Amino acid sequence: MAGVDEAIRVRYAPSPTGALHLGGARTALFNYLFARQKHGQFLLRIEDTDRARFKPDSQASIEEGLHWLGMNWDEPAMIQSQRKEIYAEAASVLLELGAAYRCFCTPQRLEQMRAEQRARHEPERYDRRCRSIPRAESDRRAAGGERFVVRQAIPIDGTTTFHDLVMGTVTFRNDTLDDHVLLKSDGFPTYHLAFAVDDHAMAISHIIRGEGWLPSAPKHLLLFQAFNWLPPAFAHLPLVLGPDKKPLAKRHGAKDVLEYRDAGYLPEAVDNFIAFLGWSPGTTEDILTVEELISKFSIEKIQPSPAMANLERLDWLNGQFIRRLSTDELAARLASRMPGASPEALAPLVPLVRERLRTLNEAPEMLRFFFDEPDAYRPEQLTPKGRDGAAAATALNSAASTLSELPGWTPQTIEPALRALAERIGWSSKDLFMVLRVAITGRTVTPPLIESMSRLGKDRVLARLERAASALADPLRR
RNA sequence: GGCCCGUUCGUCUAGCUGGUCCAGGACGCUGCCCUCUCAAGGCAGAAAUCAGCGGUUCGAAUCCGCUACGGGCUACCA
Repeated sequence: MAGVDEAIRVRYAPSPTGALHLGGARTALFNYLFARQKHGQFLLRIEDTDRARFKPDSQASIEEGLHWLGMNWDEPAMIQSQRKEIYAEAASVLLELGAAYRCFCTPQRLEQMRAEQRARHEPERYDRRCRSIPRAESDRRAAGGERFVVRQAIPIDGTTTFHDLVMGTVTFRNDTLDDHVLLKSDGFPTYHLAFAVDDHAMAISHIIRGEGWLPSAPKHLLLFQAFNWLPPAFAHLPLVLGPDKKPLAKRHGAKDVLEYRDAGYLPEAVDNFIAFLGWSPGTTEDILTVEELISKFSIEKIQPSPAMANLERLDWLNGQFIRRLSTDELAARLASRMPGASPEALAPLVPLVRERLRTLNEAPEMLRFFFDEPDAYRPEQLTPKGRDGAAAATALNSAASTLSELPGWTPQTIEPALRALAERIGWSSKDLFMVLRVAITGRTVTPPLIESMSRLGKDRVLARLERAASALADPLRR
C-alpha cells in the first residue's frame, strides 16, 4: 500500500462507449479532488480494448465534459489500444510464472459447458479443462497456429482479502472466482489484465472507481501479487441512481454532462451537486466551491450506500451559484447564450435577474422585453378586475403624461410619481403597476417594474404606454 | 442459482471511537412575513418507531447475528 508520504497518483479510466454522465463525472471528480488535495497527479486512461463497443466521438466528448467541469489531467491520456504488445508481453510473463495458462476451448464448447451448468443449477464458470494441459503441449499448439486465449490461474483454495477504503474489509473465497480470460484471441487484453498492467505502469497509488468493479477487485489483486508488484489501495464508490432508482450508468439515455451545460447549469454547481452524492464534509455546509471541496474531501467520508440524484436540488444549487457570481461574470456568461447581446449591454440588467435565475437559460426570456417590443397585447391583462378597458386606457395615458414631465429618469423619480398618480386616480398601486407592467413588458411576470423602466429608457417606456393605451381603445388597431 | 455490497425524513445527508439523538441540516412541500408581479430572503411547520427480529450492554441509529428487501458482478464488455 502507498505510504502517506508517497506520491499520490489516481486515474479516471472511462471506456469510450458513450458520453460522460453524472455518475462517471462523480467518479472522475472524487479522483480529481483527492489528487489535488494530496498534491498528487490526476490521470486519464482510455479503456478502448473492446473494439465492438468503441464509439469514435466518445473520447472527445468525455474530455470536453471533464474540462467543462474544471478537471484537467496532468499527463497525456493513456490509450490502451496502443499498448497491445505490452499486454501480450505481460501475459507471457504470467504464463512463465504459472499464474496463467492458454485455453484452446472454442466459444461453442464454452457455450455448451455453460448450458450444462445451467441445467444442473451450478455456477456458470470455466471448468478449467485447459488448465491441466502440459506447458510443452500448450506451446506446441500455440506455435502451430491454434487459436487460444490466456486465462488467469486463480488459486484453487484460500481466500483473497483486501481493505476497501469505502466498503471496508472484503473477503472472497478463491474457489468462487472464475479463471477469467486475460488475453483475448484477437491479442487484446481484457480489462482484468489491462487494469493491473496499466495501473502498475502508471504508478497508481489509489484506485477510486465505481462499485461495479468490486467483484473483480480480488482478481486484480491476485494479478498484482503474481507479478510481485505492490498493489494500490482500493476505494469503490457506491452507485449513483437516477430518479427512477435505476443505476445512472445503465439507464438508457443517461444524460451527458454537456447537456447540463447546454441547459444553463454552472459547472461549479454541477461539481458541488455530484460531490454530495455519497459524500459530505460532515458538517452542515452545503454550498462549497471547488477549492473548498478539494480541501475538505476525504475518502473516509464517502458513504457505502447508493445515492439517488435529486435534480431539484441541482436547480436550487445552480441558483445559489448564479447569485454568487459578480455582475460582470454573470453578464459574460449570459452573453454567451444571448446572440446579439454584449456583456456590456447585459451588465446593467444583471441585477434585475440575478436572484430570479435558476439556470442561465432562463435569462433570455426574462430580459426579452429589453431587446424586442412586446407582442400583441391582451386587453384582459391590461385591465384590472373591477375596471374596464376605457379606465385602463385612461390610466395608461395619465401615466404617460406624468412620466413625460418627470425631471429625471431614475427609480427614485419614477416610483413616487407613479404612486402619487395611483392615489390621484383612486387605483391601488398594485393594479396600476400591473397594468404598466403588461404595457411595458408584455408579460405579467417580470423583473422589478420600476428598475426595468429606468433601464429601458424614457422614450421606449412612453411609446409602449401609448401603444398599449391605443390597443385598449381599439383592439383591432393595436 | 453463486459471489459480493448496501438499508437514517419523499430525496441528499449529519450521526464515525455507544449515553448530550424521543435523531440535526439541506432540497422539495405547507403557512406567515417582506412585496409593484415573479423570485430571492426571513420565520414557522409537516415529514425518519434510524429495514425487521434477536443479542451484547445500566444504556444502541451507533457493536454482533439472523431475516427481508434493494443492488452489483457472474462474456474472448468496460
